[in-house]
Amino acid sequence: MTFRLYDTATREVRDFVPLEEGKAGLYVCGLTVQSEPHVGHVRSAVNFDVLQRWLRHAGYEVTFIRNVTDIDDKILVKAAEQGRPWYNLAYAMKRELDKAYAALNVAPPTYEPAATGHIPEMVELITELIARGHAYAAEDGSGDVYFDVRSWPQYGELTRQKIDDMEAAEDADPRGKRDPRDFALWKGWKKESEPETAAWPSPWGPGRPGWHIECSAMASKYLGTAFDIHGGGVDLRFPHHENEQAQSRAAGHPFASYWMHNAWITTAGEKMSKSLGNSLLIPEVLKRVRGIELRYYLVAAHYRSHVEFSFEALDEVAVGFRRIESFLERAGSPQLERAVSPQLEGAISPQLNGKGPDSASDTSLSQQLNENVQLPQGFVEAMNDDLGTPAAVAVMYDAVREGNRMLGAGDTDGARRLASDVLAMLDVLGLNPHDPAWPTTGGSNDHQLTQAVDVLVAGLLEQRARARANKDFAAADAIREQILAAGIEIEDTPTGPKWSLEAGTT
RNA sequence: GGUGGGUUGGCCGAGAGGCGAGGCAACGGACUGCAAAUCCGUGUACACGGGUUCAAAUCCCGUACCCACCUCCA
Repeated sequence: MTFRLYDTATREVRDFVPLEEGKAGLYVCGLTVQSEPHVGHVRSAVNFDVLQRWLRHAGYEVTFIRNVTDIDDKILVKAAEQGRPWYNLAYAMKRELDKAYAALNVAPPTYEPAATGHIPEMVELITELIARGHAYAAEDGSGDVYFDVRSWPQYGELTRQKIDDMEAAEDADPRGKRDPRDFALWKGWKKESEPETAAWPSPWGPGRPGWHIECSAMASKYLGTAFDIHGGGVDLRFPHHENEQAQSRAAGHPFASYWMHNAWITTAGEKMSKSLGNSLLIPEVLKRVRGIELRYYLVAAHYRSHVEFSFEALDEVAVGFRRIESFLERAGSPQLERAVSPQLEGAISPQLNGKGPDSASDTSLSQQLNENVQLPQGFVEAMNDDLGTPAAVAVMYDAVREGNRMLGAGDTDGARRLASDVLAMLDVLGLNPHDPAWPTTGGSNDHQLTQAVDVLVAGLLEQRARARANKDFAAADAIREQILAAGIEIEDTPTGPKWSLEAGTT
C-alpha cells in the first residue's frame, strides 16, 4: 500500500508519487521569529515532523526544509518597542523556538534557512519576474517592487478564488500598486522609521524582501524548481502560499506537487494569539505535562482536524499516554531491535553543498528513523492513509491491552513482543520514551535524588511488609498513606511492591 | 460578497453507505487482606428538517449555528 496524502490544491487524497523515485523533497513554512512559540506554533512543527519520520520509515531519502523568517514588519516594530536591535530579538526568539522543538522531540530539518541569509537569491528571482513582465518597481519612487497579479491569469488557482471576488486590501500605502491585490516582493527602505541594518542593496534601491518571495527563493535553492510537498498552517494558504506559487510559476518553476496544511489549535473557540495571555506558551504548558505528553496530545489528533485546546483534555490524554508507558515498563522496558542501514545514513546526510546539518542530535535522528523496523499492518495502513495518526494510536492501544492481558496470563515473552511493537510504533511517531533526543530533566542530581528516595521508601515498604505478614493491616495501610502523602504511589506486583511518583505531579 | 472547514455519547476524539475506532471518566465484575495497577463487561452517539437506498453519522436538497482565510498569522 502506498502513501496517500490529502492535497489541498486538488482537495482530494492522492497517492504520493515523488518526482524522483525513492526521494522526497519537503518544504514547510516555519515561523516568523517575533515572539515566544505557543502550542499552536508547535503543532505545525510536530505534524510535519511526523510526516518526515513516516516518509523516512517508508524508505524515502528525505530532504526537509523548514525556513525561519527573521526579518519582517512585526519583528522591526517589536524590536523598536523593546528598544533592542531587530536581529537581537529575532535571534532570541529563534532560540526559544529551538528549545520548544527540542522539548517536543521535533527532529531538525535537513536545512533551516533564514530569510536574511538568502537576499541575493531573492533579488535574482525578483529580477527574473520583472524581466518576464510579472513584476514591476513601484512608480512612486518608494523602492517597492510588486508582483503584478493581473499579469498571471492563474492567480488564485491554489485557493480557487477569482481576483475580482477578493476584497481589496486595506492597504495603508497603496500608491505604488497597479492593482490593490498586487503584493510586495521587495520593500523599499523607509529611512525615517526603519534601521539601516534592516536594508540590503538591490537594483531598486536599499530595502528588504517581502514575505512570500523568501519561501519561493529558498525552496528552489534547496529543493530545486520542482519539488514534492509544500506544507504549513491553513492560514498560510492565502495569501502566502497562493503568492508563492504564483511567483514561482510565473518565473517558470513548476514548484510544489502537493500542498499540505495543518489545522488550527484554538482556545475558547478562538485562534491562539498573544492577546489571550501567555498561558499557552510552551514553557508554561510544560510546567503541567511533560514534552512527550504534549507531543502525544498533538499527534493523537489528525493533522487536518481542528483541535480545541484545553488543559483538561491535555491532562486526560497524558493519563492515557502513561498507560502505554507503564505497559512498556511492566513488560520489561524493551529496546528497539534494529540495525541502522547505510541507506538510512544516506537519507539524513547532506545532499547539497557538501555541508552537513549542524545539529548535534544528528546521530540520534539516524537511530530513530529506520525502515527496518516491522510495524503492525493496521498501523502502517493508518499512517499511509494521509497520516491517520488517530487510527494508528488505536492500533497501539490494542497492542497495549493485549500485552497487559498476556502479562496477566504469565506470557512474558508474548508481552515483550508486543511491547517492542508498541515501542516501534511510538518511535515512528517521535514518542519513544527511551529516545535520547528527549531532554533530560535533572541529570546526575536527579539520579542521586531517586536513589535517596528509593532507600527511604524501601525502608518503609519493609515495615509495611512486616505489618502485612502479621496481618496488622491498619499499620500497613497507615504506612502506605504516609508514602502517598509524600506524592509516591505504591503498587503491589507479583515480584513485590514498586513505588513511583504520583502521576501528574512531575 | 468570495473561498474553505466544521457540528459525533459525560468529556476528548476517529470514521465517510451495511460488523458501535480508540482514549479519559463512570458503573458492575475478576484479581487484592483492603487498595493500586491490570483484565473482562456495560453506551443503542453522530446539529435540525426532508429525500435517495434493501441499508444513511456517511450520499442529495434545505435550515440553523460555529470557525478560518480574503495581501506579510502555524
